[in-house]
Amino acid sequence: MSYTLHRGDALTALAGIPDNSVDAVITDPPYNSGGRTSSERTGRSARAKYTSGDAEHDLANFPGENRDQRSYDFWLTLLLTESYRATTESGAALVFTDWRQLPTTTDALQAAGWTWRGIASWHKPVSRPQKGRLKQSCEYIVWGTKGPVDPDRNPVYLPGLYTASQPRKDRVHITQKPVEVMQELVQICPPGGTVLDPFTGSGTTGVAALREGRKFVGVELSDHYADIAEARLLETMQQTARREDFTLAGPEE
Amino acid sequence: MSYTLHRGDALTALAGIPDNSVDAVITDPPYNSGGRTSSERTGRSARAKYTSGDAEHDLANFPGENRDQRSYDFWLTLLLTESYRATTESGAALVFTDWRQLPTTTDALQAAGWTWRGIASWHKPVSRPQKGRLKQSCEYIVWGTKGPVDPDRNPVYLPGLYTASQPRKDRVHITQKPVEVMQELVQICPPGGTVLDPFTGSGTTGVAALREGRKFVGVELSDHYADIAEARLLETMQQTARREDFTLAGPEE
DNA sequence: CCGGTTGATGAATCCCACC
DNA sequence: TGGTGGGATTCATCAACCG
Repeated sequence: MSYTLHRGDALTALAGIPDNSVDAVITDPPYNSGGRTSSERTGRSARAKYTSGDAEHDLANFPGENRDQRSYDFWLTLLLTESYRATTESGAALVFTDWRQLPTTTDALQAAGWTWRGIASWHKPVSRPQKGRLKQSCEYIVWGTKGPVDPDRNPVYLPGLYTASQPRKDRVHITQKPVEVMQELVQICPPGGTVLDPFTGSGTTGVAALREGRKFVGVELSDHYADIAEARLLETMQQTARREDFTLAGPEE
Repeated sequence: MSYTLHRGDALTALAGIPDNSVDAVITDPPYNSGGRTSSERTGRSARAKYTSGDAEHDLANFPGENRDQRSYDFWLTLLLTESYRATTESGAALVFTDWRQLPTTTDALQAAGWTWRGIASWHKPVSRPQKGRLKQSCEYIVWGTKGPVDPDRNPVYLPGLYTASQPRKDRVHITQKPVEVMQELVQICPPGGTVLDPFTGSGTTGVAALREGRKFVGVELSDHYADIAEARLLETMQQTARREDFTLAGPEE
């Protein structure tokens, strides 16, 4: 399997991706959430918004968290429109979101032309309890398809709830997803097909895609994270290549 | 603990409920979902939509599923506005919804004046897998408060994910919720407070409220279900009364 | 290798002091 | 007055550490 990693802005890079060239878009855009006032949301850095006061880890900040609500809607719609163009018929889009942006995300997905098919949940067992409230222990995966679902193209049965903790050690991104969850989600792409992630971050989607025998196309704006993603993708490709050689040659007995 | 059950239309009955007289609104409105076209939604009965073709059970149909989308938005907003009026400061609203109506429900909740606080998930482990798709195994609970949360009024820590199967035997309503889930959710109402459910159905919310030491006010349009709810509520009240007597008197030794 | 203990943490949230 | 930043709060979960 192979990967391509574009460095730069997601919209710009997407424009260069040919029509009907990917089979699934699986991505985790900046949520642009957190903070009650507009200035709190747009002025503070992602790290300031999302890491608790006593956290000792020193993960880098990430860009793209400074839009106001209207502009976020518009931008996400543009992004999903470009992704739609790049996707094959019956291809799927899986977009992570938190509770605040869930309605915006379903709007943007549909405005971009996708047929909204449902919501899956990622349940995080380690989340902060709050007095007098319901805990906010899930993030959500809004998903849709380009046109009809073709059940025979990719006859998989995927769960609607994924339970997994955020990686703790070896974590390199504030909002890093567990690779085991992503390995399940990439199954929505047919084997040998191509997965696109316009917000690659530390590259977990790509690692999962390569491990599961899918090709990967990513885009990352931040040089810091693009370097990390590149290293993780390269390592995964070498590992899977070794495993394939081993399988083809068979173990020595 | 005590209950009141109004028979009739939810909006009409709500108008008769005094201002600031309930501490939490917990309800499961008709989702008006299922069916891709307006005619599919409005033409078929709830029973045809929500039960599989070969289901043997004979659950009665329920009304309130024949609105188009705009009218559903408007109606749900009216309903939540009346509920808001009836609720005390810092009181909470918990509204069940499926994925299709989730954005509508968050819109209506906020339009009615509530402060949207989050989404909790009810996970149904037994749900139908579908080829080429992510399983739709959750329903959602959109929740908010009237004004600020007062953590000291009701110092509970509630989970954000509830896992339970729909009742199978003893099921009397098509969309009946598991009573153990409802018993957790009614904790959002302070002990001794009043829970309002404008769509009582078979009365599960009320049963849970009484069991957990909260008073209950319900509304149900269908006579068939109002009878069932009345019977279940009465039985629960007698059970809890016996338990209280027993506790007060102490067991004979 | 197993079992019990310790300690850190969370795409939070809110209040309050300060500018 | 309005925006900004700092800090207190909270506990189920899980990695790390021991014995």
